[in-house]
Amino acid sequence: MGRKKVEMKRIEDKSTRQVTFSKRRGGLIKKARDLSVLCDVQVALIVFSSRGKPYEFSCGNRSLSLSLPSINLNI
Amino acid sequence: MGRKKVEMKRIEDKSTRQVTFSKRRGGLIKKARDLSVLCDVQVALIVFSSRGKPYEFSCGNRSLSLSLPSINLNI
DNA sequence: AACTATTTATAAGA
DNA sequence: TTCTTATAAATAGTT
Repeated sequence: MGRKKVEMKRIEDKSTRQVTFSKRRGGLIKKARDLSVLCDVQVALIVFSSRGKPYEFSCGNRSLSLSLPSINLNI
Repeated sequence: MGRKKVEMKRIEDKSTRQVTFSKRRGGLIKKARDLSVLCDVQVALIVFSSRGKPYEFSCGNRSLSLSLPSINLNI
């Protein structure tokens, strides 16, 4: 969805990749929340940056715990 | 995105909610994969059905483990 | 960070 | 329930 159709492969240009990461990460989180609200279901989403750190998180309304090598989340 | 703008609240009609759940779940998973591929990052996504069962899962390309009350995934 | 031309997702309908 | 289509929403490239 944009000026051009984008090929589904790694974006090589670092700057472009960073901008796209930021835009799409936000869009993905919004959609996860929308699904959770509209359909009354629980959604867990974690996006890691290229350095492997947990970057974002989103969920629904039930209790859930996630364990990862470097983090531990209780929501 | 559709014939009408949708309000961001629980869809009360069960049938409509089920159809929306199915459509949006697929769309969300596609977008998670797109983000993972385009930006070369890891994404973990779990959608639970209204009965609390883990319904879908998607990830990137690094090792990750998720522990939940009823399931244990290693990818 | 904002804009806007386009692509993509999807709400209704068939 | 699977396919179609009008329209809302996301976003790629631009400013």
